[in-house]
Amino acid sequence: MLSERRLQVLRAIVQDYVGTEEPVGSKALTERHSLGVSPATVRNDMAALEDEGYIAQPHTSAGRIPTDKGYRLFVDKLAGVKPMTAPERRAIQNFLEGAVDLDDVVARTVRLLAQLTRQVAVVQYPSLTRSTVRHVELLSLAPARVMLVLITDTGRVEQRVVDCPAPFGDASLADLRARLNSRVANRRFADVPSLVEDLPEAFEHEDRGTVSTVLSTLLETLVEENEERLMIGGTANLTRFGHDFPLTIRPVLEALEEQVVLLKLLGEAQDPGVTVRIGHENAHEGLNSTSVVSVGYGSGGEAVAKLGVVGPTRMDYPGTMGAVRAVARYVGQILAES
Amino acid sequence: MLSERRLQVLRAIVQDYVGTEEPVGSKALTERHSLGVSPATVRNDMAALEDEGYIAQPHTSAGRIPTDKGYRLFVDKLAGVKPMTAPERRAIQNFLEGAVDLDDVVARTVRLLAQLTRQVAVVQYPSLTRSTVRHVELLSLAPARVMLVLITDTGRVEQRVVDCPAPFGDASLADLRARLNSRVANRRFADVPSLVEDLPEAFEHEDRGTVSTVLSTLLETLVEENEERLMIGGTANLTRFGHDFPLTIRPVLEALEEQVVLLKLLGEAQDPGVTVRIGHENAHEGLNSTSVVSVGYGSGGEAVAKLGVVGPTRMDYPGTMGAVRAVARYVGQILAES
DNA sequence: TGCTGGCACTCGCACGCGCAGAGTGCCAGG
DNA sequence: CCTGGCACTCTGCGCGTGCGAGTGCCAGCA
Repeated sequence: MLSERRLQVLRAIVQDYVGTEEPVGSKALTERHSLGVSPATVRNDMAALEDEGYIAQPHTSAGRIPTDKGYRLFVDKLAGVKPMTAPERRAIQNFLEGAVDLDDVVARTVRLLAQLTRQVAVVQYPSLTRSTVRHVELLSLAPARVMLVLITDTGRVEQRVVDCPAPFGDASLADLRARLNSRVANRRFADVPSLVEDLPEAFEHEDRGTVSTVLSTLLETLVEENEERLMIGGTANLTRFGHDFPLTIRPVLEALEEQVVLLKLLGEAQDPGVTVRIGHENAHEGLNSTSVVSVGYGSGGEAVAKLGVVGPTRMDYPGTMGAVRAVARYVGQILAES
Repeated sequence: MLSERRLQVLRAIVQDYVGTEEPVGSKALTERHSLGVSPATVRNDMAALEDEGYIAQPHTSAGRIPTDKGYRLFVDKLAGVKPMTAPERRAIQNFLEGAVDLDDVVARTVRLLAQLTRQVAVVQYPSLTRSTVRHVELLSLAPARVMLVLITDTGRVEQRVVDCPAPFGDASLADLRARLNSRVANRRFADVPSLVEDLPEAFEHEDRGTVSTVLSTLLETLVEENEERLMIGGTANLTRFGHDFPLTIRPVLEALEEQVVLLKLLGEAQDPGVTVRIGHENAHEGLNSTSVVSVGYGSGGEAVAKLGVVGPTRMDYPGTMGAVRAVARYVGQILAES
């Protein structure tokens, strides 16, 4: 177990390194933080911290920088979440309230997060999984071609074209539309399959094939679209990394293009609060020198999607966590209102 | 006017510089291209080309590199468009055919373009302007709340919630839906306003306000959504630039985040064929050291949107133009089929 | 036992130097 | 109008040096 002072030293190292981007030495530490002890003592503490793996030196006889493990301890024990100031909160709210539709909400959220944190922002579209169906619409495009439109309570719209095995009359279509909606409107996605199971039986024999086809397309849409979409922004902030970074930025950009990777990244965070994954804690190799700060957000009490930022492990964790948390909260409010 | 040989020299310089990324000297030129003259002669030609502003030297006594003006001449007069090979064409077609909906088509197109050209790809969603209406759907969400869903022939779906001035019965709604569709289905957007102008008159007095509101929302949607959306990808390819480029990549990433800038960029290209904007020809300052290769694509004979790539001025123009043209062609086909 | 000051040591980094190589411009001759 | 030759000009690179920041260790002190 580390003594109280050593934890203080670690905290000071993290703070200074985040501020200056340079390895921090014992002398500079005692000057900038009133630890009440001499550099020599700090050196001993540093040696101990290094033995434990919390800090490391890039080269012999250079200052120390925190390791992933050091940041982890810092985040878990030494730092809180820095709340947004009142003006910041107001600005967030104002900016988000201007949104006209779901796409716009997500787009604005991304820009906001990127600006607040000066890092790369990632926002997942509200998931269908926990949503409810607001309405299902069926349109006849051709005698044997139907368009299925699904509208969710989060304002998302999905459409699919269905090729029917047999021509399908307008009357049957209206009938199906009515029956379908009376059963699934305001129901959760998860409940839909069992609710429509016996629907084909209500129809004439010749229409049953089509009804089944439409239904299975609907179910597919419900499931398939859990391949969530997401939006990213603020990639220009990557250039604020060190100057070393053509090597660093490359794999990050590549990772950001892989939606699957990002979704997994966000998905891993299961905590109710803000989750932080530091450096090598990220499974994806290209993100080994970045940290991901993410949190769930939702229109009601429940989280329906995640959002977060990706930045260098050397980031302002308290500030970033505060910004992420605040944005998530207000996005949730906006979604609930609409 | 430049002699034939001087044009050859310019072409050789562009080709070599694109290949090696290094300033090219007179000796290397004569070795790699059989121009049939000595280095000394080439030097004279180079001096002339430099006087005319087609090439420049980064420092005294270094090789020459093409200027924007040089690339312009190269693109206009010296190089054709390199067609894709048959296997490449097949690969493009196969890859695009897997798409399930419009979003997917656009997403795949972006990835394809980025991979083929190894540059940043930008694809505009099919525009509403030149599209036709496939169907307008009206859904009653509440007595005085209607959802308007617009489906276009390019597969795009837009929805808006309309707050009505007065409650609106289901019968009236069905009536409006039927009348609306019989008038505007398969009509071009531009024609819609005049086609629905007198529609309120067909309704009872108490419903006219609502009908007008719905109609004006519809017209708004048609216009508003000309703020096109677009998708970009392949930003990781930016790291293939020189090593100099933390300075270069930054403004480019910033520009790419500004959808407005990109839309203007694509919009400027009016030619029926492939358009190339080189370096300073781009109005946006951050893109002064990049070239944009773009082309229109469409589901029918007409272009409904643009796509293109953004890369360093030092790019393989013939190859890039070929890839862009081919992709546009096949995307058009896919859109026409669906 | 733990803190402190002192001291020798280790590196990384910036600087200055010189050299080689590539490329140029110019000139005189074919 | 082309060619070979020649003197000149840069850039980039490798090398040695000195400086400074920072460390580890040790002996002394509370």
